[in-house]
Amino acid sequence: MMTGFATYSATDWIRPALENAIYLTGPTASGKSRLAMEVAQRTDSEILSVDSMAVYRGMDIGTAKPTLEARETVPHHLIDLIDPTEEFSVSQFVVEAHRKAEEIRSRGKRVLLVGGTPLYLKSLMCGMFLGPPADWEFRRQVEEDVAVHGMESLRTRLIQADPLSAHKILPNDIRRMTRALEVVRSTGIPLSHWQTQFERMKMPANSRAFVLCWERSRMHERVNSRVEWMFQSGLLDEVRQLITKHGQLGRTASQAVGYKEPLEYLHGGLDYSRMVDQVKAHTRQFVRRQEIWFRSMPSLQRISIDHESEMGGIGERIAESCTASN
RNA sequence: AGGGGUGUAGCUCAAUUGGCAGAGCACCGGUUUCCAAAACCGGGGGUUGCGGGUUCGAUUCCUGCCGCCCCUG
Repeated sequence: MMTGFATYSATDWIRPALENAIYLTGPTASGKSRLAMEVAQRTDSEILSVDSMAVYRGMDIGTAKPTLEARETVPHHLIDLIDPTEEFSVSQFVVEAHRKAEEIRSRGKRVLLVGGTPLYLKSLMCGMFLGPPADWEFRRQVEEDVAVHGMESLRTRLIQADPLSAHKILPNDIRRMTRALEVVRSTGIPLSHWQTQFERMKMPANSRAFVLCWERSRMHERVNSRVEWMFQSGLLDEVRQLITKHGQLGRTASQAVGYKEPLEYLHGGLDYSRMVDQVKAHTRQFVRRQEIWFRSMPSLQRISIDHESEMGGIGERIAESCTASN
């Protein structure tokens, strides 16, 4: 058949779980970053950021990046990797994370993963199928095709190419259907054949994983006041500067909460208070989805918090349980 | 104080000549393996301001009270 496919192998595409690490996650505004500083210092670790938006340079306030001071005290990695005009993806992240983890270990330090992008986190904890890179031209064609012939034709196409994926993916989920087609098309092997990592969720070897849990209503309060704070700290100016410097932001960066709304406001599509409300609502919704992910990941050890004042004790406990286990 | 208007889901508002009270947003649950802060799927919500009256039946009509808005003094 098509011999070109032989050049691809599972080892190129499948990344195993990232082992020998401390994972610390929690929803947006749960206090991860601050806690991470303490844990890092107590465990002699360097921090690997697990954040899909902190990779963009110049997007500082809206992503609540760690302060320069914090970054001088403890090395942080996978922050400010690229310009907001560039594309980024899970697979790039996973590849980079493994590389950085090696570097950190070669310095005799431990790896502390900190961040709230659940897909990235899970991809590290479970390992993932990278597969062939995005083919944007192909995706555009599929989109056009759907606009003309409708979702049904896409679905029919997928049922023929990869019936298992067609069964698994929800009928209107054009993105995943497109991706599934993209993979069979360029590899000759259905995506459903490759993707097996997420099913056997277990703790990576020699690792600990923690998730910060607040009551939902407290999270809403924390989010609302964080968003207020971001605008007071000059978020709008930051967005203006990004526009001045880059013109238009890239596909991924421009959809970040705290950026897409100000962009719309600056283009005159929203009034100010409505924009602020939307940033708050979108952040709250993100928090909800993060928590849904965390619930589905049983290897995360839940740490319930009721008051900010408990943070110190929690950092100490996490650090202790990490040094004890090694 | 007098005149007019208004009160329905957390919010903004619908509801035919009186006939099972809806929509958007918010909120909640879920899916998630190269856009993931994205995308997709699903869900629950109401003593219709309060009390009386008419009616088989009242968010709708009548009436008293309360709250808010506008106008006039």
